[in-house]
Amino acid sequence: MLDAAVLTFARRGYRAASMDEIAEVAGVSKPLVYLYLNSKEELFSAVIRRESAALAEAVRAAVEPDAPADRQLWSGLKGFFAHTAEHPDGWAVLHQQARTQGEPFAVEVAAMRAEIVEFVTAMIGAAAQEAGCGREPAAREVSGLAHALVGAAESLADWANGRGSGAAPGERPSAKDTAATLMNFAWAGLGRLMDGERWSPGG
Amino acid sequence: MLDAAVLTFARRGYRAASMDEIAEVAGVSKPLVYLYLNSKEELFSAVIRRESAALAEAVRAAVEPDAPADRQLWSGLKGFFAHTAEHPDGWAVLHQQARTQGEPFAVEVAAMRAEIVEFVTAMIGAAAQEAGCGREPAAREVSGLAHALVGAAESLADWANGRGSGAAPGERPSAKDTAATLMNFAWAGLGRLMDGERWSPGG
Amino acid sequence: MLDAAVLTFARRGYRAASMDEIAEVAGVSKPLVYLYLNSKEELFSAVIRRESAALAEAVRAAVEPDAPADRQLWSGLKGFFAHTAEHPDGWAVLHQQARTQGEPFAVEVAAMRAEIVEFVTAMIGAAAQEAGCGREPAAREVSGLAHALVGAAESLADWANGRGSGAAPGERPSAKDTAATLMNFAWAGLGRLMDGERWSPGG
Amino acid sequence: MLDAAVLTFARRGYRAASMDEIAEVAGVSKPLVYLYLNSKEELFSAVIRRESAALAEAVRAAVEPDAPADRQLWSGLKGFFAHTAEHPDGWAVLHQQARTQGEPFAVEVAAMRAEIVEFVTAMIGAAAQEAGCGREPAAREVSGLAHALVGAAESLADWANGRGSGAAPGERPSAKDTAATLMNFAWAGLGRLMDGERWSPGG
DNA sequence: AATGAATGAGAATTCATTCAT
DNA sequence: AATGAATGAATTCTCATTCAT
Repeated sequence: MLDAAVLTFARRGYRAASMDEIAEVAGVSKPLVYLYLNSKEELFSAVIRRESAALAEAVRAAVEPDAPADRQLWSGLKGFFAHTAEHPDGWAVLHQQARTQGEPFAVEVAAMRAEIVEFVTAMIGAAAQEAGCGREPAAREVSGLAHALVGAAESLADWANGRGSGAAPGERPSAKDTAATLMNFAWAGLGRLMDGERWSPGG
Repeated sequence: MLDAAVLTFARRGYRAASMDEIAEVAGVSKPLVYLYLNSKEELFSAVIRRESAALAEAVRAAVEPDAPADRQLWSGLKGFFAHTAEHPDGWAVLHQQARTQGEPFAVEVAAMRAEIVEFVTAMIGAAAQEAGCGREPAAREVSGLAHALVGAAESLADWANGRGSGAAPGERPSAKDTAATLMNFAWAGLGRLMDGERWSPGG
Repeated sequence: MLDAAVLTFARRGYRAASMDEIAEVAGVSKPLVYLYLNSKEELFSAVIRRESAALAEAVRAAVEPDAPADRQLWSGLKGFFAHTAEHPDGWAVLHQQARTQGEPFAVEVAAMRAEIVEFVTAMIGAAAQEAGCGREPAAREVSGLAHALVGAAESLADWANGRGSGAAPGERPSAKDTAATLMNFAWAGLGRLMDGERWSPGG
Repeated sequence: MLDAAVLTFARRGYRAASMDEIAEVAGVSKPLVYLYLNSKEELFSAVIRRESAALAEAVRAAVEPDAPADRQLWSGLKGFFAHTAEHPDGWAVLHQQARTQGEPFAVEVAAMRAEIVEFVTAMIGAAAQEAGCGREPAAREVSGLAHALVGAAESLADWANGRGSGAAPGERPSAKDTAATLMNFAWAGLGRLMDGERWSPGG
């Protein structure tokens, strides 16, 4: 029943999805949906919580806990892209619907996102220590980088799912490739930043 | 009249925005809205087109055409962040509403996004040449990088507008700072990539 | 089970009372309610019949059969007010719900009411004879008086139950006081009528 | 449109009356009903206010202001019975529906009823003075009598409208007759009460 | 004798959209 | 050029009622 809701919310959007359609897709009657999940709002919340938890769990399970920081980040990203590729509707609901439907829902995704950002922040921090980099990077700077990295990952997840490119499922990059692209993009740059190199307008 | 629509769509979302409210905000009668823009769908399309064009134009105008690639990218990003910060409602409509309301609209934003991605792709390509880098990078790889960069930019635009951080307008980073953050994050890494350095799982 | 129904109908009204709530209050499952009483309509009917019968019986039992007419009326009224005060929910269902829910139910209460009106009519008639009053009062007139008296009694029953005055249970008049008020109001007037005195517009 | 609502509420009851039916009876579309009266609750309130005001006004207009108390009461009652007979649906809504649908509505009718009770109380008080009766009657006692009289009048109004008797319209007593019945019932008794006579159980 | 699970039919309410003027 | 007045078509949600067990 939640599956039907995920599918429908992903396809139509929160507002445009009607309880009628959700019930029909689920193959049950509308009152039954209301019996188990008491309102559209609660149904959406339940969907968000389930998908959030599933995504967070997938990432957590993918991470190799005792590996060096870069390796941990890499495995986490692989898990992330694998999960979003396997559950495109769930990802669409989280990333495109929940975030844009105002307070009650946005907050719920934000919590999971914060968890992931924190993990990434920790990885970057750990990497800085491992690298014994020249100076301790400012917390605020690390946080900004983590946000940029997570944003890039979210965008690539959409991209890898064919959003925007319209690529047929067969032609889409694997989770591994997508993760590699992002690691290459981000890690090397982070390394340089750690070394104290900065880009400046002057060229 | 389009201004009123932008405001309302941004505040309420496409579905929740009623033609009544749009007309009221515009200070005209509802039939007048229908006279000029024939339906809610067309009105939304018109809004998307206008905001898309404005954003694309802002970026185009900001780019210093004859500068080196990094400088061009930097100026483009500054333009992008400046525009999204100055027109948060327009940006919200493009990034949060249009993309999430299904086929007809998503396609329209995708076009503008493609234009920007193409520009970024060109910049990366040009940088590769300028740097006289070891080997010509694969088109597919460059495209992936461009997408990651654009995704990071979009995410940072929301971030800089207070989305998710809830920062008061006064405390938000300037367009310049945001662009610098992203350039630092991205450019250094790109540079390394150009030099043929790759991150690989082995560590 | 009927008790639960009485309670719920009194609290919520016929339409607003749900079979769910009735079953819950009764502490049984909904299908069981349907097993014994086949529909909401029949359940309500059963409630009306039971409460009607109880009220009629209470009045009947209270009347002192061989006393003079005024004494019989007085004892009947005491019984009436005592019963309505002791069973406010039953009275509310009869007087406020059943009468206002259209044909099938209104008829059922009307039957019991008719019985009471008839008793009152008989009392007035008997009183006329006892008093050996000047002229035999017209049946129609007596009937009108009986209706007025019963109407006043009903109104006072609500009043004595706190309806309209909002008086706390402790401060409410006893059945005896209420009956006395009504007897004083009515009997004296009836007496005069018996004596052939009439009020006339002329003054 | 309010007329249609009065008709439908009287026929079906507040809960059972559907906005669909009201709109159909009114010969307009449902949204139009919502345009003018924003919800079922407000519609019902509007109906109650209109009917309350009409009834109160009818009574007020009928009273002969400078006549002696009994005559004022008599003319008021005639006005009351005439109005309830001419507007049986309005009366049904006030007396049977509004009073039984809980707080928001019951309060609105109660206000009008209080106004009438006050008028009656004043008349009884005035009559007591005019009659120069032995002792000043207690305010509380007068109030009780007024309530009984108003209750009787309400009951007779239903009765005269065929409620309970099922009398065909042609056979129903005129407003004048009904008022006379009540005056005879009440006034004579009041007179005796004023004279200090009391009924007592002893006989 | 009793119920957990399920639904058909309708309820109030809203909204994009159109005339007649 | 502009609008007040009106509506068809949904949408969310509830409830009396029934099976299968």
